[in-house]
Amino acid sequence: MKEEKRKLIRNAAAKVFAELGFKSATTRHIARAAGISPAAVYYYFDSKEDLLYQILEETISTGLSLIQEIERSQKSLKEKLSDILKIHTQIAVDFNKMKLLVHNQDALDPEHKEQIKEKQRSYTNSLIKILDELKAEGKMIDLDTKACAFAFFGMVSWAYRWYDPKGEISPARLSEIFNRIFTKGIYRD
Amino acid sequence: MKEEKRKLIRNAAAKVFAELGFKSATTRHIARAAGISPAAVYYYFDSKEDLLYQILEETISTGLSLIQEIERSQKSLKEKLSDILKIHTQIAVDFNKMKLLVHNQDALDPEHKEQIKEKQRSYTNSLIKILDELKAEGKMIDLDTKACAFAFFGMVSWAYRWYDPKGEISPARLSEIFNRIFTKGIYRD
Amino acid sequence: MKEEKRKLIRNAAAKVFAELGFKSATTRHIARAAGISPAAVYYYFDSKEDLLYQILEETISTGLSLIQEIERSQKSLKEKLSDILKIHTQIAVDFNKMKLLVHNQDALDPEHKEQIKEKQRSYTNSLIKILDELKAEGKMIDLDTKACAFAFFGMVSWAYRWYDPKGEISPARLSEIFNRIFTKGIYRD
Amino acid sequence: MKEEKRKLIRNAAAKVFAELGFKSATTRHIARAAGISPAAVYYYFDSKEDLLYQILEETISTGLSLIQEIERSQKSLKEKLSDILKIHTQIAVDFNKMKLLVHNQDALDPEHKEQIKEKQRSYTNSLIKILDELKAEGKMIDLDTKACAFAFFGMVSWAYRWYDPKGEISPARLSEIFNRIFTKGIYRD
DNA sequence: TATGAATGAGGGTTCATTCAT
DNA sequence: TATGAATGAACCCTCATTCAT
Repeated sequence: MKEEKRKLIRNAAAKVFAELGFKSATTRHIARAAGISPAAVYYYFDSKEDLLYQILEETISTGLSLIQEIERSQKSLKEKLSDILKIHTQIAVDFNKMKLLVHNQDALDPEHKEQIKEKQRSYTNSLIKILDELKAEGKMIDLDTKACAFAFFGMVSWAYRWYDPKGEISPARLSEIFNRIFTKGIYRD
Repeated sequence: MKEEKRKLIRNAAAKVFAELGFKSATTRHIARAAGISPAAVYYYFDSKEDLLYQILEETISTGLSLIQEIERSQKSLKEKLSDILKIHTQIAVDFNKMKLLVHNQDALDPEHKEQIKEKQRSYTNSLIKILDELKAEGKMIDLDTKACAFAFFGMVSWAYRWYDPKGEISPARLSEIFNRIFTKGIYRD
Repeated sequence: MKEEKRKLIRNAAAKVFAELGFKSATTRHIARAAGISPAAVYYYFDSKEDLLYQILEETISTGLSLIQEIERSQKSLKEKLSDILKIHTQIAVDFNKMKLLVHNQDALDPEHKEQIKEKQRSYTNSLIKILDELKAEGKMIDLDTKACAFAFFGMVSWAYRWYDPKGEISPARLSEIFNRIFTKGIYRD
Repeated sequence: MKEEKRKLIRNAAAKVFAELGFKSATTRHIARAAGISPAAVYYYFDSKEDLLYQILEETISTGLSLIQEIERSQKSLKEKLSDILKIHTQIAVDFNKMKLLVHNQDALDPEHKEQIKEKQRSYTNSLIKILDELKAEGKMIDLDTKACAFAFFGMVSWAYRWYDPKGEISPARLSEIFNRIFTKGIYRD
């Protein structure tokens, strides 16, 4: 009941925040998008910031779970890498959420910001760790693994600025392209 | 005289915008950073938006000139590509400007926004064109060139989010890493 | 049943009003103090103002009864005066109620306010009348009786601002002090 | 210039606060009373609370100076007492300020509140000290001096609730009455 | 008898912008 | 060339109150 309504409002707000930016999005915008009165927003959330935090928290936590599942799997390193690249591309193609995460993190309260950043660190570290292991096994050329990981994240995270999911390139194909460039770019041979 | 002062204010504003975001940066912030009164800003600029526009316009135009110079040169394709990758990394490492361009473009008036986007299109098209030619010459594997170009731009543009110029990786080395991953990633062989 | 619950809510509200002031005390505060939901308040009372009115009305009516009982008694003038002084001090030492009466009367609707004021006038007139009679009998020095009465009320009503019932001075002693100063202050001899 | 305007606003606000109470008085009320826009209030003061603080601070500081001047004088104890009683009555007859001090102190920020209270403590201690000395010299009957002092302050501070300066009793006469009751009430003989 | 859900009205405050000087 | 003074418009948020259940 209440949680459903909360979800509805979070989704409406996510759209509005993504479109207008956290600062420019007013509680009236959000309320209208959710089909409720501005005051009602405060029945479900403590503040505009709280709303943003919950959206971001949900996004990053969901992503993190997916990544950790891969980490825990029994697959080979190369397969794990491939899975991570695929999953991250899938996640990053949810443009609203991605834009929010990229553009509006600074609007959070310090503690909330730190919490989100901490989870993001876990997330990015997962890829770095895989690369470290690949390097240790001699399967990767000699490049800084952190830089490589972020090269990949940048490549993919940037998609919200130019990629049209309804255009010539299908999401699956996009994922393949990134995967290809990156793995060919760092694997030995 | 006046133009010098304008430049001073633009620089101060660029810093403030990058740090706080366009919306959250107040004219007071800008004025204090520039050592003048808020009212004085309006002697040199029409509005806060005008200030942002001029900063963005200058940034993108400078970058565009550099890229076009490379395009016009007599070097080989592979050399041109290498130059573009190098130049773009250099530009993207000016984090303030980069952050501005990435985060605050939406705050522009529609026409201004379109102007900036047009120049950005020219900018990105330069790389796409080079890739098209490389592909035509059979030097590049069969991937969508637009996607590849943006993969590179993303890789580099993302650096402002994680890279510390004073850390272990020197800017030159960073440029090399990106260059390496990307070219190894797309070149045939 | 209903009247008991009403009383419970009135008491809870009286505490909250006294502590926070009528305007700053929210229906949430009151509801929490009474252990019910804010909406339930409206089952028992018409409005927040109605609640305040009923509290004030009860307080002043109770006080008035006590005073009128003294007036109707067969005691001597001096004894009546002494009784009134004692009773009023006793009443005024209920700080919550006193604070409410002093600070929040202006929050009442005009008619309610007038009703309360009318009863307060009756209350204060009781003392003035006694003083008039004492003066007529030549037992009091020549001072305006209204001013004297209010001098006494002020003396006592002010106690909520400084007096600590758990401190060195017992309530009985406090009453004695006020009584002493006042009677010595106005009696002839 | 600016300080004059500030004073003008303080005075307007004092009236509004006294009439409506701090909480109910809106910045729009204050602005209208001062003949400026609501936003202009914030050009001269940090907040509504700041405005209240400055008013209260000015009031109490002025009063304190007057009292301390008396304390430092070379007059006899009885004369000093008489002067203090007179001065305090004069101050307390400025009803707006008095009402503010009595009703709205709790609206202050904790630190501001403490500052005001501290000055009030100094103020009231002046009278207590005089009474202590009178008692030591055997000129006063055996009553707690603190209680006596507050009896007097109450007597006088209460005037704003009933006294009409344009009525039958002149301010000078009122001062005399209070003085008479109190001194006759506590002096030996 | 009681409340969860909802809101209209308003309140304090901020800020880009203006303008007389 | 520069600014102190001023403001209209808007924003986030609160709260007494309502009403269906």
